[in-house]
Amino acid sequence: MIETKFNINTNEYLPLRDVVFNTLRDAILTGKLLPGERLMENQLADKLGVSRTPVREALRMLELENLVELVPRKGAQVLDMSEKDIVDILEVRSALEGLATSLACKKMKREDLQKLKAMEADFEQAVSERNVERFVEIDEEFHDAIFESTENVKLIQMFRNLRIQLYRYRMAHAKQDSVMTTIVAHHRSIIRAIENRDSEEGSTVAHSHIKFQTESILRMMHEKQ
Amino acid sequence: MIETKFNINTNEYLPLRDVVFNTLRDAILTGKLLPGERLMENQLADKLGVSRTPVREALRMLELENLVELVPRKGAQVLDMSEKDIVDILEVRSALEGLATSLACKKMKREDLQKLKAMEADFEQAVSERNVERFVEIDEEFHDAIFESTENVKLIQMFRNLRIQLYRYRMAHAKQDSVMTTIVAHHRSIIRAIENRDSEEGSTVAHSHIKFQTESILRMMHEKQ
DNA sequence: GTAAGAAATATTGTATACTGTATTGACATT
DNA sequence: AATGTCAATACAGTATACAATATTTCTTAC
Repeated sequence: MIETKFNINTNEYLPLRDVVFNTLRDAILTGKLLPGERLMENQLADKLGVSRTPVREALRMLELENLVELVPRKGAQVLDMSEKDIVDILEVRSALEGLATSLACKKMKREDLQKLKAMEADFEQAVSERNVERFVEIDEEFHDAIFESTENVKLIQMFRNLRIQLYRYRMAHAKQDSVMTTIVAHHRSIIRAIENRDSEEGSTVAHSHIKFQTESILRMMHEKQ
Repeated sequence: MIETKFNINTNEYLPLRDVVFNTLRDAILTGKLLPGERLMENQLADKLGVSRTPVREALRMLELENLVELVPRKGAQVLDMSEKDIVDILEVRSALEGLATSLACKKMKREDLQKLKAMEADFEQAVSERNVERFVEIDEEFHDAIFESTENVKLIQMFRNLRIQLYRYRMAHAKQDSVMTTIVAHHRSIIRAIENRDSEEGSTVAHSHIKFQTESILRMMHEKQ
C-alpha cells in the first residue's frame, strides 16, 4: 500500500478486549461456538493467550450485543435463539427498515442512488452464478447503503445490532429456491421508490420485504426439523 | 413487606460492577456528572470504595448504553448529546412507538387496557396539581405498559435503551406550559385506538405523539439558549 | 444401590501489581 | 517569546493474586 504524506492509519492499536471480542463474536456467528456452550474465562484466556481481564471485558460486551448470557457467579454461555426471538427481532427490524427506507426516499444523494442501482447487476450475476455467499454480501451492502443515507446514527447503530443477531441465519435463508430472485425484485421496488422520492411507497415496500424474509426464515426453520 | 414462605428475593447479591454501573448511570442521568466530564478509573474506584476492576467493567457497560464515550488509552467521559442526537433518537423512537402501539391494539389484554384507562385519572390529577415529577412518572408507566403488551422482548429492550438516553430531558420538557395537557389528550387517543383495536389509528397517533414531543423538546432547548 | 452431606475442585468476583503510553511541565535552544 | 526536547507523572491496559461461591466428587449412612 502506498503511504500518503501524512499517515492516516496511525491507529493500528486495538486493545486486547476488542481483539477477544471480535474473535469470540466471529466464533459465535460462524457456529464455531454453539448456542448453550459455556464460555469459561480461564479456558478462553489460555486459548487466546491473554489474561482473564480482557476476556471478562469482552464477555461483558458480547452480553450487551445479546450474543452471550451472563449469570452472576455462574458464568457465560452462548445465547440460543428461539423462533420467537427471531420473529421479534424481525418485527423490530421491519419498523426500522420502514423508517430507513422512507428517510432514504427523502434524503439519499443522487450519487448514492446510482451506487444502489449499480448493485442490481451484481445481484443478478450472483443469482445466475448461484453464488449465495456473494449474494448475501451484496445484500448487506444494499441495506447498509439505505441506512447510511438516513444519516441517523442511532438508527444505523440499532440496525447493525439487529443484523448481527440474525447473521447466523442469513445464509441458510438465501439458499432456498427462488428466494434470491424474489429479493432482487424487492430491491428493485425499493430503488424505484427512492428514485421517485416516494416515502410512503418506500416504507410499504420495505415492510413487505422484511415480511417475506420472516416467512422465508420460518419456512426454512420448519423444514430443517 | 410481607415475606412469603419461600423467600422470593433470594437474590440480594449484585456484583460490584452492577452497583457501580447503577451508581454512575444515576449520576449521569440526574446531572451529578456532567457531559464532557472525565471519568477516571482510579478516582472513581477510590470514591466508591472498590477496586478498578468493577469500575472498568461498569464503564464498558455505560459505553454500550451510550452514556459515556471510551477512547482507548485516553479514558472515559460522559457523552454529550447534540440536538441532532436527540432528534435522531426520537426519530427511531417514533418508529418503535408506532410499532408498539399498533401491536398493542392487536394484543393488549382487556385487564391491561383497564389499567391504562385508570391512569387517565392519575394524569389529570398530576396536571391539576402541577406535579411534573409525578406526571413524568405515570407517563413512563403508560408507555411501558404499551410496550409490555407487545410481548416483544427485543422491542421492549430497544425502547428502554432509547428512553434512558432521553431521561435527562424528560422533566424540563414536561414543565412547559400546556405540554402536559396535550400529552394527556394524546394518551386518550392512544387508549381509544387500542379500545377499538384499530392498529392503523394507533400507529398514526403514536407517531404524532412523538412528533409533538420532538417539537416540544426542541422548542425548550432553543429557549434555554 | 441411593441419598445426604462433606471435602475437594473449579470458576467467578475483586483487588493489586506491573507495563506501556500519553500528557504535562521544566528546561534548553533559537 | 516561541519552539523543541526530555524527564516526570498520570493514566489506561494487562496480568496475576487472592477471596468467595458454585459445582463436582467422594464418603458415609441407610
